[in-house]
Amino acid sequence: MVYIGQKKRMVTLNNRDSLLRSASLLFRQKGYHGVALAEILKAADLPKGSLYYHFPGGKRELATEATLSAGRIVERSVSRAFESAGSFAQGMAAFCDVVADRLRSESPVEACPVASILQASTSEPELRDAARTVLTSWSEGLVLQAARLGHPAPHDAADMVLMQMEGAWLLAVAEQSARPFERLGEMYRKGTGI
Amino acid sequence: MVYIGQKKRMVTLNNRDSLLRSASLLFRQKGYHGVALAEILKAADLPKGSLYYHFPGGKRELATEATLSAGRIVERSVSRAFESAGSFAQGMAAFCDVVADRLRSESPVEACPVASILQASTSEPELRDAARTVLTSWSEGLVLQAARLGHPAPHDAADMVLMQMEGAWLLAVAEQSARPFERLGEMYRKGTGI
DNA sequence: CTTTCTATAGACCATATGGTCTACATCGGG
DNA sequence: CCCGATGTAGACCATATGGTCTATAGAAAG
Repeated sequence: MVYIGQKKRMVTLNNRDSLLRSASLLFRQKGYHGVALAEILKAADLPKGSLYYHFPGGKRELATEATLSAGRIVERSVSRAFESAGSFAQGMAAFCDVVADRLRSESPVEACPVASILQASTSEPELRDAARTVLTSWSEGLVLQAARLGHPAPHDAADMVLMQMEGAWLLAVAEQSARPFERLGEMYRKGTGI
Repeated sequence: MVYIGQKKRMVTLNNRDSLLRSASLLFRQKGYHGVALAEILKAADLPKGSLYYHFPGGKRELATEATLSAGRIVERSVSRAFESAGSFAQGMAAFCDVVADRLRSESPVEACPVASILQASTSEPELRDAARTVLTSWSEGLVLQAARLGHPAPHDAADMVLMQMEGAWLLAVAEQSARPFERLGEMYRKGTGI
C-alpha cells in the first residue's frame, strides 16, 4: 500500500504491480499461451477478483500492460548504458554487459518481453500493437543515441542493433546462457559490430 | 499416396508429411501453445488416429519433427544462396533476398520455426533440444561458408549472422512485412554488415 | 452508525484441450 | 479367400482454462 500525492487516498499500486511483474516474468518464461491465469494469480498470491478489477480486459490487457511496462524498463537500461559511452560501439558493448549480467541471474534464462508476446499476436492483435509500440520506442531511442554519438547512419545502426539484440536474446534462451551477449559485446569492442 | 523406390511398397508419406507441414505452418503462426491439435488435424484433413499413429509422442513429437524438418529446409536455402556468392557478404545479401521473397508471400508473416517452438521450451524440454539442434546445424553451415569464402573470423561471422537473421525475423513478424530483411540485405550490399 | 467506494475472495461455468481406445478400411502375400 | 500389417476414423474422457458473478472486507466521508 502506498500513499500517493498529498491526498490521503490509499492506492494499492502494490497488487497491480505485483500482477504485472508476475505476468511479465511468466510470459517471458513460457510465452503468452503457455501461462494460465491461475499460475499468474498464484505467483502474485492474489485471487481472480483482483486481476479483473485492475485489468478488466483480462489476460490480454494484463499482457499488454506487462509488455509496455517491461519495454520501458529495458529502454531506461539502454539510456543508462549509452549515457557514459564515447561512441555508439562503446554504448552497445556496455549494454550487452548489462543484459548479460541480468541473464546470468535468471534461471531459466527468460526471453525478451517483446518476443514472448509476439508469438500470440496472430490470435491476439492487441498484443502485436504492444510489441510494435515497444520496438518503435526502442528504435527511436537508439537512433537518438547513434546520432548523438556521431554515427554516420543512425537509422541503419538502430535497425542493426535491434536485430542483433533480439537475435542474441533468442540464442541466449536456446543455449540457456548469457554467452551470446558476451560474444556480441566482444565483437563491438573489437570493432566487428555494425 | 506415393510409391517409393522400385519396390511396390506403398508408403503414406503424404499424410505424415501433411501433418508436418500443417503443424509447422501453424506453430510458426501462433506458437506451440497457441495451436490446438484439432486445428492441425483440420488443416491436414486427418483424424486424430493418424496423428497418434505417425507421432506416438503426440504434440511434442510432432512439433519436434516439424521443427527439425523446417530447419533442414532453411539450411538448404542457405547453402543455395551462398553457393554462387563471391564473398560472405554477397551470400548474406542473396539469402536475405530469398527470405524476403518468401515472407512477402505469407500472410500473416510467420515466425522463424525455431523461435516459434522455443517459447514453449520451458515446459517442454524436448523442444529446446530440437531448437538447439537446428541452430547448431545452421551455425555450422554458416561457419563453413564463411571459411570457404575467406572470411577472417568465420565463427564470429556465423554468430553475428544468426543473431541478425533471428532478429530480422522477429522484426518482420512484428511489422508484418519483409522490410527488415530488405534492409539487412541492403546493409550487406553497402558493406555495413558484420 | 451508515453509506459509499475501492479492492479482495473465490465459487461457478461453458468450453477447449491433449490424449486414449476401439473399430474399421485397404491391400499385398499366402 | 483369408490374414496380418499398415494406417484411418472418431467417440470418449479427465482435466485445464479464461472469464463472470456475487459476497465481503475495510477505509473514508457524512
